[in-house]
Amino acid sequence: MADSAPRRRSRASAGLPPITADKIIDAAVELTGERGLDGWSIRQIATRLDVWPGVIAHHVGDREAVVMGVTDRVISRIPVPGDDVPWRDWFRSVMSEGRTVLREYPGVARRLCVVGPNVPSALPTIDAGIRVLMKAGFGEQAPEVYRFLFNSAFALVAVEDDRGSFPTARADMGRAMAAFAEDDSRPGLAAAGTVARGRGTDPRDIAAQETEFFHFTLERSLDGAEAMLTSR
Amino acid sequence: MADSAPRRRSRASAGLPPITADKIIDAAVELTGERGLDGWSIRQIATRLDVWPGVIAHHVGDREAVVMGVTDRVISRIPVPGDDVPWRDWFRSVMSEGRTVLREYPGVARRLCVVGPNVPSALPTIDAGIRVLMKAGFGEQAPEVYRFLFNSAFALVAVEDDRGSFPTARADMGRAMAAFAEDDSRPGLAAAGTVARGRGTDPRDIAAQETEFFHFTLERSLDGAEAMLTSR
DNA sequence: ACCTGAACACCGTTCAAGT
DNA sequence: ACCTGAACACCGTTCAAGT
Repeated sequence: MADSAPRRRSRASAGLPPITADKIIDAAVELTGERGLDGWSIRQIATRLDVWPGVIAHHVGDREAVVMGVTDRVISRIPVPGDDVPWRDWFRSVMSEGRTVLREYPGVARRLCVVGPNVPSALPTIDAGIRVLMKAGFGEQAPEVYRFLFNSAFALVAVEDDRGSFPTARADMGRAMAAFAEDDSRPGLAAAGTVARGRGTDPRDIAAQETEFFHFTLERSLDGAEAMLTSR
Repeated sequence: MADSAPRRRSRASAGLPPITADKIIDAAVELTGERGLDGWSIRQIATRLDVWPGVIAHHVGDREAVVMGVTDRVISRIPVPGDDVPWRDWFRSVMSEGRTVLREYPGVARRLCVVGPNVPSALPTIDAGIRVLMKAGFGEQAPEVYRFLFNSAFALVAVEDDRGSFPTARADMGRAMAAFAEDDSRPGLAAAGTVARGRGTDPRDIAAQETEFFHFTLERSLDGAEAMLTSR
């Protein structure tokens, strides 16, 4: 098995460089890209680095610490737009690009939503986003509005990630809804069924539908925030 | 240990009634209320029912099947408002009451967001919600708007649940933000810090802040949907 | 049909002992 | 300081054997 224990007698005696916390996180980020944040074990990281499982605890800490290291590294890859653009464009940009990065590392979006500003690499984005909202006239509500917009977008990415780990879920949902198209006794479900029926079901179609719904969510959330400005 | 194997020789020979799928889901729902959907094991359910672990697979299926059974039961406890109320009130009601139920069973909100209409007991709510939106004038966009509102509310509950299983996360976040209140070089974080500083940090305060943010999110999402009506 | 009892292939974490 | 190697207390799932 590829996930079994290493064979070598000693790293030092074999002339190998010592393992570092950084190299452990590197391997964990790689595995997260392949299988998602819940798709690997401490033992698999150890096998990939050709060391015994206890070594990970020694250099990084428990599984939680490794996960936080991965999260911080992935978040740092999300580009922060310049703060000279209109606020709606700023959020559209950071969230679309953020989604692209996060979807490459399934499970990280969820973590980001949960721990938020506890991830050091998220701080520059939070600072810039709140500044942009203050400049747009949200005043002291800027932090709350930031959190709302941020959560709307990335909690949805977290759901998309989760759905990806139920291989059948996406297709099942579409098929289940489409079956209601002729249900006259339940007009709400019938309407949803009619919409579902008109849509493709192969993976490319589903990916396009997900992207479209993400942007729909984004625009509705921005509209919801904007209503705070116009109703003053 | 309370989670160890049963001792009795045979249920039948001891005059005990046979285990049913329903009783297994009962026990799983109970454990979910105590520890959350990720807080119990198949073996713990077996111990609580005083049977061997293989019995769960025999009557219900694998862990996934048990989780879906729990999800369906919990969702069925969310009351569906009458469809004679204005659409905003309808959603306010179902989402506030839904949150109350879901927070009693941590982890179920996440499942609901992921599998959606695949949970049979969610269908009456979906039907009624889309009908309410059609009556309000959303036309063929009603299913998409329903999904948006639904996701906004319950994906946030899922994040609240997750945060609950990081005992330190909530307090850490507040403290981390408050520390930025004097950071003149980062005015965005400073603004968030000032807000955080003015807030209580004991569990009751934090729960109240979470409820407040939930309602903020709800109203902003409803505003975002309403903008589709007024801009026609 | 229902359940027992064990086996299998995994987990994360800990820690004494070696180098 | 760093790593080995093993042990511990768990998992979910499977399945032959009993009743």
